Amino acid sequence: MTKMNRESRFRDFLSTKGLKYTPERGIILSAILSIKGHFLVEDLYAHIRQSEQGISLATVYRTIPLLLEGGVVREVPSPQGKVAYEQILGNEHHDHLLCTSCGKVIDFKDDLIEKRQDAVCDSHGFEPQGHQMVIKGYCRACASKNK
Amino acid sequence: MTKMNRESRFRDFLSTKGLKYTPERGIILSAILSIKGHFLVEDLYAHIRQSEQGISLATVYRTIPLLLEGGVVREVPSPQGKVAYEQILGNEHHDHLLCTSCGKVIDFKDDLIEKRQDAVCDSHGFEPQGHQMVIKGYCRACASKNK
DNA sequence: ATAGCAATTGAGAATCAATCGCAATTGGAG
DNA sequence: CTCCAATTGCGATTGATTCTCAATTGCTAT
Ligand SMILES: [Mn+2]
Ligand SMILES: [Mn+2]
Ligand SMILES: [Zn+2]
Ligand SMILES: [Zn+2]
Repeated sequence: MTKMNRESRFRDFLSTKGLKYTPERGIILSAILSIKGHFLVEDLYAHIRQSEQGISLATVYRTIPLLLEGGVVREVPSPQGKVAYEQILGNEHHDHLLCTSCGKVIDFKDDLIEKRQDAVCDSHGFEPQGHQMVIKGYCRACASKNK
Repeated sequence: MTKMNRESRFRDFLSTKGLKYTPERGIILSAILSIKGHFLVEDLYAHIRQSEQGISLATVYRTIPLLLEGGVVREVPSPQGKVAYEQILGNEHHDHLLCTSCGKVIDFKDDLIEKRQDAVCDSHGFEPQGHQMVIKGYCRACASKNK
């Protein structure tokens, strides 16, 4: 999927909702595509600023709901209280182990769990859009250290 | 488990950490025991105020980490961005379906998922303390409405 | 009991992410 | 090209949570 391609997808999404594809939204989208891995709003804004193109922080905040709804990014759990995001394309879904001692984050994916989640949704007539699962505890290093 | 019993447990927990069991902490603990189900900090504070005993909101905030660490309450996902809690005793662990349209929260528990979670932790040498899992989507009512 | 001291508290100030208000601008359908 | 709803910047504002600090108080060791 090329960058142009993603832009036109986002453009289409906006168009469908009667919204405009503005230069600011283009800049934000480009910044996101240039970030690999998790990022906070402040990270995103830093990327935008250093790319010489200055736009308002308020605009970044206003754009995030569109990026979520447009399927450009998803929320991911973060060690602190802040909300983190990652671009969806190129980042396969996964869940997290979070060490409460050292802050380490371990990604994992378990197909059986994913299947059961769907089954649970079915049994409740619930139409899932996505999920987040975080297991907190001690990583191997911290567990042995505490012993 | 009686109320007295829970108080002395909390008292022991504090003692072990060189902390004091103050009247304020007693009031907060009582208020929590009187709430069944999820609650926000503002809910807790409202309970405390209406029980004629006035303590500072700052004290409530300062006490929450102790309640978490002492195993009195746990965090639960909440519809908005706010953090919600529930007392652990009498509330068996469960996970949640969260309707992004109407805010409805549906509890569920799936033993197979719980088992697999443990297996995943094992395979990473991870020592779990607890977990949270939220599936966001549309509840039955909202799903049919949107169709 | 009593003394001593670290822990705790209240009240308000301070933070800080996120949202808002509004006047000026602009994308894009027709 | 016109026109208008959508958008933006920027400063003000909100709202939850944390912090400051002087005054208090629980607890442990005499
Ligand atoms: Mn998953
Ligand atoms: Mn569970
Ligand atoms: Zn660790
Ligand atoms: Zn619903």
